[in-house]
Amino acid sequence: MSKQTNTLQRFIKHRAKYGLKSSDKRTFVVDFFIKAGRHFTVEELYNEIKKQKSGISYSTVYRALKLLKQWDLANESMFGDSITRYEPVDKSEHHDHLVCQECGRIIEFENGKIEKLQYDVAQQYGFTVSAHRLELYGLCRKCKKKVRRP
Amino acid sequence: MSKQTNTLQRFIKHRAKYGLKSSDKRTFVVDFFIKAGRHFTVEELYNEIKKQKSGISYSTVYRALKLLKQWDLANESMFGDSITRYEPVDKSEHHDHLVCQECGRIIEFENGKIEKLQYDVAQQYGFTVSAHRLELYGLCRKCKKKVRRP
DNA sequence: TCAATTATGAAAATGAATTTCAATTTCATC
DNA sequence: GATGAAATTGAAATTCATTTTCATAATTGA
Repeated sequence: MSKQTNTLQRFIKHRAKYGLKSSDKRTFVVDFFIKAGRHFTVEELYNEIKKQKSGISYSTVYRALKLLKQWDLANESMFGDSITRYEPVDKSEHHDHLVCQECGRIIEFENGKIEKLQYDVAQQYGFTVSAHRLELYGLCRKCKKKVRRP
Repeated sequence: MSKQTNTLQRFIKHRAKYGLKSSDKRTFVVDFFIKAGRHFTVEELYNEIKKQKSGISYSTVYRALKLLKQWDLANESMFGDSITRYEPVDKSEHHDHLVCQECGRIIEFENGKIEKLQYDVAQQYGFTVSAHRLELYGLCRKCKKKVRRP
């Protein structure tokens, strides 16, 4: 079973648990988001979906993401532009981000050594870490080339 | 010369360079902020200042911070609650944050090993890093105790 | 089918950040 | 010290993303 399928099934389980109903529209949004498996702002997701299916409102997209977030099936992140981005959890079990300040591309990575050091630092300060955020901002390979030869 | 004094003098230099005028109110805000040497939201700074001096509006505080930011004399950060916080740069030449999710306390740290690893990761992806953000969220020592014995 | 409850869309409300604008203050020049 | 151009200020208005409201539609269990 793919991670996507698993996430989708967890969504369905949660929906049942809380006595929510199944609607075509919400199902489409959740499905699309999970299958896309990448970052979206609410607006981006809304626009992408609009291309494929008409009659789904911003509210519906917004509320679907909110549910996903509530149920830990989507993660929220903000990359300094005060717009919230969401990504399905199956894609984000643990990773940090490289953010290109030129084209907006987001690359995900994870690094065990960094994590270990983070844990060590927290301990030094008597801190118990339950989450972290690491983002590296700069230029991706492509944009670096562009900037060099304008 | 203390770091604070240096920052203040740089503010005055910038102010002259751009032909801005010196006002008691803005001076008070900038002075207070730099001397405090810690994180503030605009509202927090506004409230703190109100205690010491009346007749300074939110706008004035906001605009003072904006200038400081423009001139790289203050850094902006957002710790996941979608409220922007500012800190004087002299306090932030390079550090990351431990954020207590219980009491909101913010502890600063820096760790050269983590930085080096960040640089390595970026290189792997052909990325040139110009800035980064690392935040560890969790419970500080005090709050951990409280949570244990409620 | 009926009744109860959730889902939906459009519009309104919210909240932080930012801008507007008339009134005030600063400061270089007279 | 007076003048005037330019910056500063405060209060209110605006912006923009996010969130809620409410009337209507769709879903589901009995």
